[in-house]
Amino acid sequence: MPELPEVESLRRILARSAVGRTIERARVTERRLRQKVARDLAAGVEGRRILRLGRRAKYLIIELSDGAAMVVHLGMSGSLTHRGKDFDDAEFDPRHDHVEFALDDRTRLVYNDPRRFGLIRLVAPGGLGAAPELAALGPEPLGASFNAEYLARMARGRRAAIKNLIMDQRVVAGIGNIYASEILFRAGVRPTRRAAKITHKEIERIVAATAPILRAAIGSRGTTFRSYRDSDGRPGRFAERLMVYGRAGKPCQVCKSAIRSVTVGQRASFYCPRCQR
DNA sequence: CTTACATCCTGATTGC
DNA sequence: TGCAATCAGGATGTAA
Repeated sequence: MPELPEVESLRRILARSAVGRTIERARVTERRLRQKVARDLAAGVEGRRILRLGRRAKYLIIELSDGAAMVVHLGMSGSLTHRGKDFDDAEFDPRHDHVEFALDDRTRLVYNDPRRFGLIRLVAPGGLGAAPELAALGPEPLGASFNAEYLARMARGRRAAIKNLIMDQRVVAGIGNIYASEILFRAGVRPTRRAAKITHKEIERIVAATAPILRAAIGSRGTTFRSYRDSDGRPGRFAERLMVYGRAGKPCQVCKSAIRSVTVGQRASFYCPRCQR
């Protein structure tokens, strides 16, 4: 579910409410996530203050006062919600609320993940640089190093579809299934085209389309397609602005042609047959 | 190295 | 309406 814009929205919201707070108590009620939650996670974070929140690709990074950090990934269905002082214990969902951090202002951060594809890992002080989750990630799509020359180099010789290429976290980090479709629509490139056959002009358009879409989505606090909620429990508003994703059969907002859906690399993909070549 | 595919898991939606 | 099949915003390991 959550791609870069959703995680960045989460980071910004929590930066206002959770940074500076001390984790008084933590509890893990379900350790079986994609990667098993360490037994000593709770003990390792209790008493530490949340110093800073960072993001790399789709990972939220919670830096703690002793130099350690938590690396959090929401998988497909995860969420990290900040629950207020008035939060009632009865609202705790024992099925999917897996990890809870009680903060010193009597609020709590709760990690909920029905499908359990996410992960939370405590990284020892100074260990972020060597974190395996982050090691192979490509450049941030909002950064200067994600440019046409770079993407052209990555596309060279690749038989994979261009959509798969831009969803490959080693190529560019943070783009998932929704935004890949949206970026390619804006760039006028069909998702099924082989990466190596994309012209340089088209590569330039793909790169140029990326930041505006991601920034707009962040501005809307992300996309709620089915179930995503931000840390305040509110749906993201970008769903209203999707041009192709999830709109199979509906008219293109630019040319009125019916949006098509195809499977590319086992993922649903959407495009306009007229606007995208 | 690249690509194709199954797999982890539960819930919502679709189709009969 | 009920129930089973299908699909879901992600990432990884394995095999070819």
